[in-house]
Amino acid sequence: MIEKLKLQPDQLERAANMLKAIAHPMRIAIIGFLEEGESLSVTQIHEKLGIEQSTTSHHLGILKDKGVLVSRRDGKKTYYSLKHENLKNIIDCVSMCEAS
Amino acid sequence: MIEKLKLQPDQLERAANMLKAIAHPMRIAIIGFLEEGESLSVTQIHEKLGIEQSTTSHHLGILKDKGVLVSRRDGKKTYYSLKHENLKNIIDCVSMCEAS
DNA sequence: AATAAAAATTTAAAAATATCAAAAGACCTT
DNA sequence: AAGGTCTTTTGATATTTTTAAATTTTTATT
Repeated sequence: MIEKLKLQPDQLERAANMLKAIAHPMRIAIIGFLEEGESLSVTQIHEKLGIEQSTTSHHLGILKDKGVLVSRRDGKKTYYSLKHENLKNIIDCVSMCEAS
Repeated sequence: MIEKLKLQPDQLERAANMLKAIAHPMRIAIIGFLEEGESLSVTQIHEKLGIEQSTTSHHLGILKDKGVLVSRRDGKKTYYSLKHENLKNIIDCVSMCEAS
C-alpha cells in the first residue's frame, strides 16, 4: 500500500522542468535513439536527426541539465546516454495514450 | 518480445504536445488532484490551486485539448477528469527520477 | 606551435507560452 | 426575461523557447 504523497511546490517545479526537457519532438527522438545503456556522440545524433550541430548540442545540454541524460567525454567526442532507463517508459506511455 | 517501433515525425509531434501539456507545475498539480476517476469542477480546482479562475480554465483547456483530460458538463459546472489513469504514472516516474 | 575535428557557447530574431483582467457565453432559478 | 453563478474566451503584456549562424573551447595529431 503506497501512501499518496502531495507534491510540494518546488517538487512540482522540478518535475515540470524535467518533463519540459523531454517535451520536444527532437528531444523525444534523441531519447528514442538511446537504447539500453547505449551512448551516442553529438555528431552521431546530429546526423541522425538531420539538424544543425549547434542545435543538437543545445538540446543535449537541456536534457543533461534537467537530469535526463548523462555525458561522458572520450577524447574529442562527448557521448550521451540515458540517466534513468525507465524514462523511456514515459515515451511509451504517452505514445500509448495519444493513440486512443 | 516487443518489437521496437521507431516513432514517425508526426507521432513525435503529438507525443511532444501531450508532454508539453503536462509539463507545467500547475497542470501537474491538477493531475495530482484527479485521483482514480474522480472529477472536479473548474472552481474547485481554481480554489485548490490558488490561481485565477480564468487561468485555471485555460490550463484545463490545454490538458483537454491535448488528450490528457476529459470534461463533462453538469448544469453550470464543468467537471474534469483524467482520460487515461496511467498518465499519473508519468508524474510518479518523473518524481522518482528527479529524486536521484 | 599549427592544424583539424568535435563540441559548446554566444548572439539575435522569431515563435510560442503564461498570466491577469475584462468581456462574453451558458445555464439555472425565480 | 432578469439576475446570479460558473465557465470560456479575448486582449494585452511579459516571459520563455527555439533555431541557425558564427564564434569559441577542448582535445588530439602532425
